[in-house]
Amino acid sequence: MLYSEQMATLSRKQREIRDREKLILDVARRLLLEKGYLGLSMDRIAEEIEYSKGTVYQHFRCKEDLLTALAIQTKLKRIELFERAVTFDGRPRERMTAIGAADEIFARRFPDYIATEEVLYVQSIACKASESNQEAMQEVDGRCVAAVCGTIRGGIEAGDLEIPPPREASEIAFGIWGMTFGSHIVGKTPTCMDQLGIKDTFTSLRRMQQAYLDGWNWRPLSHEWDYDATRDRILEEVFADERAAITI
Amino acid sequence: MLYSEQMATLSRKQREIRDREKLILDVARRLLLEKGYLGLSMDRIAEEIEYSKGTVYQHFRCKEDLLTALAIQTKLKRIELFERAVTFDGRPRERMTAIGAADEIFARRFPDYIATEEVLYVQSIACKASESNQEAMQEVDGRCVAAVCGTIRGGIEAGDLEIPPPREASEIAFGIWGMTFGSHIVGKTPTCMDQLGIKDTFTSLRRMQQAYLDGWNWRPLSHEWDYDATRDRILEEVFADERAAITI
DNA sequence: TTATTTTTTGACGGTTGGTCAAAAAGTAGG
DNA sequence: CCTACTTTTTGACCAACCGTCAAAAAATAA
Repeated sequence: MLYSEQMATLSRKQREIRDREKLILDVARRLLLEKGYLGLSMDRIAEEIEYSKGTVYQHFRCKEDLLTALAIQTKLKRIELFERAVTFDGRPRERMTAIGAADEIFARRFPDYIATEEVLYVQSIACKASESNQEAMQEVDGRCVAAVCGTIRGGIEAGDLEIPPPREASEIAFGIWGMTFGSHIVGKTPTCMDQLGIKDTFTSLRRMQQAYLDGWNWRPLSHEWDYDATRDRILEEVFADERAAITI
Repeated sequence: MLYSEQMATLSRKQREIRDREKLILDVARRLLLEKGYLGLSMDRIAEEIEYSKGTVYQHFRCKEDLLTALAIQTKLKRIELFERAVTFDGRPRERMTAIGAADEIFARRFPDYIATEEVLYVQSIACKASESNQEAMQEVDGRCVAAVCGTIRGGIEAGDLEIPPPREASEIAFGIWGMTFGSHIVGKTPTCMDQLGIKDTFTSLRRMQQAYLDGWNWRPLSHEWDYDATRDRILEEVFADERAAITI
């Protein structure tokens, strides 16, 4: 047998394995979205992909590892949108608005994000994952943070924003991040929303993000600039293909 | 047997049951904090309280019901602090700061709050609880929201804050709530904090809350007023007994 | 002491996550 | 085509879990 043929055989097998891994993740994501964390079982996954349980465990060392892989997969989508957002041609605070739009598109397009991501935040699940997945998780988190912090530093360098020490760019990022993350969770809780009487979570979130940046005196302030128009431009220039996801 | 004696007997029994319920909740809370959601099992609770599992199930119809009861118990503590906070004698925004201080005391004194509360937010757990517990949950949530919204409306009435329609007081509350809740969760995730380089979550949260309220132009703005001094006064006048919890 | 009601029990059924010896499939050489 | 070897796949198996419920134990009443 020729070397090239051997390679072809090997890579076909590898391709099979890779395809199966994707299949497992797809099925797992669907089950997680449909039946929640408790409804997601390794047995059911095995059944649905028509392989035995042992084979599933050859791909992921435990359930938490699988969930982490799921979260990484999703987060890569988020990063893709974020990194597109920061290419927007405009003032730093407009780019910040673009990141906000990216997050909104992301949250609307991938409602399962909440399901995968929040489980990972909440319980000590991530720490059970394989080392490689833990590192991958850290890496994608880092790229996310970098996009946000980079934009904030851009604002400082442009002279649009001052942060008196000991405050730092990361502190503003922490605020935006917590606020956004928290809103997505609280916004999915009917009890709270009933109590508050909020109808459109996303619109509220957008306003509170602007208020927050105004609070840090990041210019131009929201009353000095038409950020709704900026948003339209963002959707047109950067996220034209995703526009359908965001308009209700 | 006299009626009064019968009553005494009944009430002793009832007292026993009530005490046992408290014992179950105490053990459950400890287990949840020590071993996480996955480490909390009904068998282990039964073992620790030295009753059989059936008896535990006589108090709580299922695990989720128990978790909900736990969350309610904790939330009552939160409300107690919140309702004390709003008695602070000062301007509305100072009272808002008092609520922030109450939340900080709460988060520091009851780290298990995150464990109980977040599990309830995340999964569809609350809906499995008994009707009475669901109602109780709604009620305590309502009181929490009322304290915050009431203070915001106080600010509006005092002329310190304007909210142009269609914005409402509840929208500001949603922001503060999401921001605070999100920060507590993200702040407990080492990965994120490493990436961001935040050391003191609580201090950062305090600053971001002030920035947020500044963003809504709630007067006096943080640069017009010494809210650190206000905080000292709050800790002295309202939370003297809890002061130890908040000073590191 | 006996009859009746209430409370407590733990064995049991069904379902998880995870393991591992054995079976099946694939590969190589003659 | 057959045989020896390697890799992959399998599903019976284990321990742990939630929740049930007939039967045992305790409390109460007569």
